[in-house]
Amino acid sequence: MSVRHSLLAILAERPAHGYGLKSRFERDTAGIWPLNVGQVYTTLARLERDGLVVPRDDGGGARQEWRITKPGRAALAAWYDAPVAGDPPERDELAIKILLAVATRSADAGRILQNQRTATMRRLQEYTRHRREADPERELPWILLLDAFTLKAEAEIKWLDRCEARLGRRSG
Amino acid sequence: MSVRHSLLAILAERPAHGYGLKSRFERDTAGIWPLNVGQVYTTLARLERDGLVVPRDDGGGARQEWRITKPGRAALAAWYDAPVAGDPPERDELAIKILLAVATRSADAGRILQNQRTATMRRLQEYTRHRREADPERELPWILLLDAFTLKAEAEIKWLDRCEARLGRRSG
DNA sequence: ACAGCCATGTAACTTGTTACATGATTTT
DNA sequence: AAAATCATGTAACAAGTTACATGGCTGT
Repeated sequence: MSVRHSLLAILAERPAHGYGLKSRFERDTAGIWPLNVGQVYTTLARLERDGLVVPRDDGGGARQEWRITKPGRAALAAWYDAPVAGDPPERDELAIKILLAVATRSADAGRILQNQRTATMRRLQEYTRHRREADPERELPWILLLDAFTLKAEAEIKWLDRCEARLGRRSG
Repeated sequence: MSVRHSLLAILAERPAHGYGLKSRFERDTAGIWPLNVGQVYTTLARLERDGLVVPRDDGGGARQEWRITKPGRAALAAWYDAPVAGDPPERDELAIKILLAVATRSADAGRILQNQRTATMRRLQEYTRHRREADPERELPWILLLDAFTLKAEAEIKWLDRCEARLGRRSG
């Protein structure tokens, strides 16, 4: 539900038209998550259906401006207030993969762990390189994202190591 | 796409019927991700449509058994082979929330960071408690999941701290 | 008898996503 | 004049999810 609420957040600052929402979202998230324009329009239609935004017809011009409504602001506030994730934690594809490989013996868990570690360490290096090249003054969003990705990747590698230890202990 | 591939993984071990797939998935993932039975049947229909599984009619009985096909095994192998995530990293709702709060000034970022930290630390304590109560011999999947959740939560808290530092430095 | 689990399936729906058609405006 | 970007929208679909209808089988 990130896209919905992201559009609301941008519209909370000031009214905008569809394409502007796309560019604004991408700018604010340092361009890391490209947002298909088509999706902006479908999402806006759904937000309008739910009464969270309204179009402002400017004499039938092609550019349609959208405003957030009171219920829209309430929905946005609720989103900001509610902590992310929790109970049950969202599905973790990597965990599912490993657990099923072990449980069903339909793949070699050790090999999956190794592949994943290689890929994740490579990503980690890229993040480090990007951070070196980033300007802390003007690219704060980008740096915050790199922080997030790096910490996640590090946690993932720790988990892969721990899996190997626990699984090895079992079979060895 | 975790559900699709999970069903394939289970069917790769031996044929099964819909309800059995549900129970098996939940058992193998320590019951943490409840799987609605209805979803198993809709997913099986889609897998059949794509030629990855075939039903085995046992003389018209109610219990329908499903087998994995050659292409099904290939799809499963491809899933196991491909490392998870990467490029671009999947959307991170927490990161989006913080970044948009900062960029659009539609919410107090400091408050969000604090809320989130409180919630995540609470979860962390629960994980620790669960791990104390878990039996390493018989509950390996559960323990691996707790490891994953714990490491993720710790990474999240580190990120929240780092955000506060970087944002504070800017405005202070 | 009846509660609870085993079992199958359909309908309706959500969010996210892409591909396509169409044209205006701006920059080179 | 051509290319790039701005701009709007529709159609179709994927994957996930829930609610509902239906019934058999098992243990108390």
